[in-house]
Amino acid sequence: MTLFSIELSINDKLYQRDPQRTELGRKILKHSILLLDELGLEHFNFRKLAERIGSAEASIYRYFENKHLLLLYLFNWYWEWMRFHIDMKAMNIRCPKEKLRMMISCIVDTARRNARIEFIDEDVLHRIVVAEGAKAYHNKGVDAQNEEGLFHAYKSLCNRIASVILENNPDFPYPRALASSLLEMANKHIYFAEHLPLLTEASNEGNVLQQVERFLVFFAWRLIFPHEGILE
Amino acid sequence: MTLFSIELSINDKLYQRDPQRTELGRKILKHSILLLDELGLEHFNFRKLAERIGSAEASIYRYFENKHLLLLYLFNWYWEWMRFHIDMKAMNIRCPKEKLRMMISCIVDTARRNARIEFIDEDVLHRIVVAEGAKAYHNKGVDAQNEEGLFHAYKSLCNRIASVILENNPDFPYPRALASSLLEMANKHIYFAEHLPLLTEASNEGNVLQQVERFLVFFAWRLIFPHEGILE
DNA sequence: TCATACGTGATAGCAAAACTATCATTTTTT
DNA sequence: AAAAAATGATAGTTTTGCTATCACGTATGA
Repeated sequence: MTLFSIELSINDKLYQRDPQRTELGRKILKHSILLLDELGLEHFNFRKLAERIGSAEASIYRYFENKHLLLLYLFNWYWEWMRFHIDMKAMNIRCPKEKLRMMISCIVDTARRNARIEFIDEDVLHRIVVAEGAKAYHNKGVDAQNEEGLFHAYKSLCNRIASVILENNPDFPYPRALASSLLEMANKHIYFAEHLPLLTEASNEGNVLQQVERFLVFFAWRLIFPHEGILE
Repeated sequence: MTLFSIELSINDKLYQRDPQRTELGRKILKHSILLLDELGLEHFNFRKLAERIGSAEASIYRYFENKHLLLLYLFNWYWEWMRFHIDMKAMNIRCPKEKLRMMISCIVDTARRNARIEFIDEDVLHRIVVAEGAKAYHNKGVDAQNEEGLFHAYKSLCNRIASVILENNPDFPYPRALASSLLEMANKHIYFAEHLPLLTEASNEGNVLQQVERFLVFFAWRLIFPHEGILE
């Protein structure tokens, strides 16, 4: 078992000082994930984080302007990581249908199957994306942030998925909308299964991720291949 | 043109004092909607609201425990309003397919076609639901709030939609998941069209609502009637 | 009609959150 | 070894979220 480290390239407008390059920076990433998971975004703050890692509030502000940008940094990391993954796997797959199925599997849970990065706990990050993901862009600053390219990774991921949809059916009229919907629905239904189970058929008993994956494949297949039966 | 007033019944755990019953209460509802739309949830607070309506911060706390519960109150109002609507219209429709189409039209924009309530600006409320809707349940308090029935209106709306889906195709395996997805996607894509247009085909030029509606009908039809062509 | 309760507005205040500034010390770079 | 950069410690500011108190007016109902 070899540890290897990857440095994903993240838009440098997200941080003041690159957190991947220093000890303290990596500590901030690692423990912000754990603490966000524990407290939720609204109760999480830099004071508590500083205390947790035995540093000072001001030191954390030297890395991130505020907690929203830190959150956005983590999401960007997640999106880049998913894309990296999808691209890796796509290299060994020729069949477009199989490629699409693989992508859906990655969308539902990139974390599930993979290499560990020393300072990022992927499982926990996945929980945060599921729980708080929508807050990335639901605020008054979206347009300015989008302008600065802070959603580039997400859009580019979405685009990748859309192009595989078109590979499968060049006449499909809503490839980007379907791609973003798959990304969003995956998280919604994982969240619903746990907290508002009446809103989905994926049940909390049994393997939620597997059920959500099955359900997304069903959706995607019916939409993209309208004249075929569902093949499981 | 007659004004008429409707009092929707809202779960009484949402408020301390019923805002629909007093002058000040209705002012709070009216101006919280306007101010939320202006500032967004994170910059909105009771101090600013009190100032806006020429009242005192403490007076507003007598109606709502905090801004999150006020937001939930408004969402509940919206959900009840949409259901009221759907039920009204459904009475005159026998054909299940037509009923489904009507529902999608209501989902995309209940506000568009309707009666005005004196103290609720429905258009603006719709914008708030689109922009902040996901925050209703994305927080650490969901489970407790759900326990208290604060999402009953949403679940019940979802259920109504699911039952019409089943009327159209009794074998459809994911009626509730599709229903919640339609509700969520409607808002997502309206929001995307305005702020992150690469994530959807609905374009900001032209009538966004109409495009989103078309797109949801396309989705729903392909999923529910897999062996038919799309009839527009 | 008088007493009482109630809703409101005004003011005050507190604890926490969201930053910013300063400076001495340590670490890294050259 | 000197210069530059990063950290930790402390302190301070403004805003938010929320509670307490009190005086005033109005509706209630005995």
